[in-house]
Amino acid sequence: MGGRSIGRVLIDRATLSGDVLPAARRLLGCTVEADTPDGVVAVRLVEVEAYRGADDPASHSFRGRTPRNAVMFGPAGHLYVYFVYGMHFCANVTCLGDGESGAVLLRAGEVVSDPGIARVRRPTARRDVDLAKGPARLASLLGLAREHNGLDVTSPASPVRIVAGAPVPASRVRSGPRVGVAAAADLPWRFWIDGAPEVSPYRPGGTRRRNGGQPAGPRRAPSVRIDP
DNA sequence: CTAGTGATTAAC
DNA sequence: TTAATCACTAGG
Repeated sequence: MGGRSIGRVLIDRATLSGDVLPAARRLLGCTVEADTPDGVVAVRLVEVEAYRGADDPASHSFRGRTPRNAVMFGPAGHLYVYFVYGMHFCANVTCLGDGESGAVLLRAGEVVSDPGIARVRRPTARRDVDLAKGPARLASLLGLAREHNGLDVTSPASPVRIVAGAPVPASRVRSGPRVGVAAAADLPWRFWIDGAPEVSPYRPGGTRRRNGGQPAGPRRAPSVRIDP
């Protein structure tokens, strides 16, 4: 048998077809593997955010289907890649499906493939910890862009795949408000592995000229432990 | 802290 | 048609 795939099981669609919160929780510790022009790059996810169209004003699909968010309305387990701020791409994995839209934003990870290849792909990263720290850096490292929108990450034939990792124990997971999100800033739908150095620092949602001179909110994330 | 960049969207 | 927004990063 193919020796290089021993022990390598891709995440299955059913796991992602349930609600976005357990899906996000399950994606922590899984590995995104991408075929790039420089070789295979693999990143173990340490930070993700859940978005759910139906009742989540911060979701791109909250106001219904558009050409941009169409894949969020399709089956779970596909990439939703969008262009933002005129220069960056961010990548999500779709959830739910069957008429319901949802996705998990891949926010940060640790490189578990050849570091040399990763450094070539992200020459501005000063430390290894910066290689996939932040959603646009992660997408850039993995080479994810417009043409990857809609790819099935559960298929071994796909150029971008997600390898199932051992579930991260609840005692190692924290949650808190999503980064850079003004709407629904109270929802603790961001999940990260406690102590991972690649996790983004907290920035209060709505910092971006949304509060007309109002006093700023708390400067630290009200993060909480996940109980088993 | 700020500049940079362009797609998307709602308002007109 | 126009203008504001935007699930961000790099460099001071």
